[in-house]
Amino acid sequence: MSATLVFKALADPTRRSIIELLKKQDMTAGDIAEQFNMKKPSISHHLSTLQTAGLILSERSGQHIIYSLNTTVFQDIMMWMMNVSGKENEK
Amino acid sequence: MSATLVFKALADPTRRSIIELLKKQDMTAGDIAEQFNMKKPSISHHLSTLQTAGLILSERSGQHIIYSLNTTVFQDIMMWMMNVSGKENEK
DNA sequence: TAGATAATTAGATAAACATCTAAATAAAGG
DNA sequence: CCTTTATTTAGATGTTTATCTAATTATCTA
Repeated sequence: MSATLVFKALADPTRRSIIELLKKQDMTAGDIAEQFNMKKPSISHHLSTLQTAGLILSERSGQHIIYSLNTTVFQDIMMWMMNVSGKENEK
Repeated sequence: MSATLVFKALADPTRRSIIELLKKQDMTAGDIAEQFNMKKPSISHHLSTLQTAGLILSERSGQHIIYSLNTTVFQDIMMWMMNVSGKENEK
């Protein structure tokens, strides 16, 4: 898990929207692309970025590729955040 | 709070290291810069990025500027993460 | 196997980013 | 005030990123 890749992936609003869609249900690349005002190759690139960061998973089903959330990476990042935002720096 | 600005700020390893330093104690810009193999203006720019994202605060004290963590923004981001990585998408 | 559909890869371009050096601003102290 | 110290701002440069169109790959079906 690379924190840099994860945060870079989350730094784009389109990619965060994709994550929010996938929270509700698994979706094909085409169905995801339909939700955005953007060409399919751009969405494909965003999906690739999310997958490289480990935030989503893909599985081919015939002609389609179905994407789904991988929540375990979120857990890791939350750990880091809880650690740095913890209250153990009392004066 | 802009999630985009926060995630962009966290996407750089130097900036995350700065956050980890500030978790331990408040520090001046110069003291922070000393910890890195990078020129002061670059660190100053990173501090500015972190501050714009709301992740750190600064206060002048004489010639020095003292930086400190602002943990409230981390809470907000963790909320978003808990939400998208939650388990309410049962089949 | 030819045509249609789904998706990715390649290549181009403009915008954003990280870093540096040099210059500017702010405060302290003789 | 003038010099030194701390820090930021400006300007330049190379790298990465987001997006597009065009081309390619993979699969299904008639």
